[in-house]
Amino acid sequence: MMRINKLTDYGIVVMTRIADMDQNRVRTAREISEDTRIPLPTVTRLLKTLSGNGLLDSQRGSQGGYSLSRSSDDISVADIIETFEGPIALTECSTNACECSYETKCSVEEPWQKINDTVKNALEGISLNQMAGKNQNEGLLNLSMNYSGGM
Amino acid sequence: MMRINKLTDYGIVVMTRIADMDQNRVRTAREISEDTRIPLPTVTRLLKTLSGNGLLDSQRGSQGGYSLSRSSDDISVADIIETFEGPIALTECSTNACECSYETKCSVEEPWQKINDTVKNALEGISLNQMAGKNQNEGLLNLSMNYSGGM
DNA sequence: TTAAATAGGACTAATTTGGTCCAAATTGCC
DNA sequence: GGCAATTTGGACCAAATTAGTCCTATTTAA
Repeated sequence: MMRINKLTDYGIVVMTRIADMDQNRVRTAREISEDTRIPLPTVTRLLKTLSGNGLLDSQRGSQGGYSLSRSSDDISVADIIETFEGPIALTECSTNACECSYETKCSVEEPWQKINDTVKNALEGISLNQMAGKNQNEGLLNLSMNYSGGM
Repeated sequence: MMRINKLTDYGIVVMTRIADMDQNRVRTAREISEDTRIPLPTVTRLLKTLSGNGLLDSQRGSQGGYSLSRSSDDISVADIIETFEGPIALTECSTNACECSYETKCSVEEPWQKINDTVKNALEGISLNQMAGKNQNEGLLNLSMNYSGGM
């Protein structure tokens, strides 16, 4: 149903969770697993991917953990999706590597690129901060959540 | 990679092809298969789905075939996608049937619905006619998708 | 030195998707 | 009436993708 992958969805949940937490300490995979109820092995994999792609900073060893690599204002939903799924491309035609074999398919290539840009812009326009529900600024996403900051 | 399904992609190709053809006669699955080079069994399945969902009219029997059920101006890319993939919903949270099991997941539910609406609007704003390349050019896909609340 | 973390990658199970095929129903035409 | 050309509906299997788990190595603080 034109869904993003489940792991991507989890990834957004995890990032949102980290953004909501106290920024002055790192968080371990275990903590995040317990918070989100996502199984630990899965969470560790998510975190590895996120840090490998530069969205999270990691610190190894005892007292180590993960933290946002930059402000939650500067991380978009598109950033997270692309971390898990690669460049946003609804069809192969949307990518540079389009190898249309059907004449008629090629005729729809340009519209697809426009469509794709539109979707991409939409996703780039939403920051992690907005997802997390802090600073519900500029009436962008009017979240009526009873989120008590630290939890 | 957040792709629409291949069959959906084909479906758009097929619809585009039908829109491009002479509207005064119906087209058989065989013709469309030959035009698009998509294998006949697959094309028949696509056409069945499209007519079953009301995007194509069908006529059985000898001299039968398929034709657009309404003007190509009145058929959107979203219509076609939804025919194959159901309601546009990037995550389960975007649907009514959201059964979030994770507390934190629920916190991102509303943003997701906004995101989803944005994507949906983008796809609804593009008609089959535009895809088909008739009346091409001129501000064709001029979607200003500044996601800034309201909607 | 040890315990607590992340890093990297291999592996399997589960699910979804793509593609094909068959039998039935409908329709036009001779 | 019978035949040929179509769509209709559904079942089926193979292929591809995704989800989830596990093992081992590396790093680091105390």
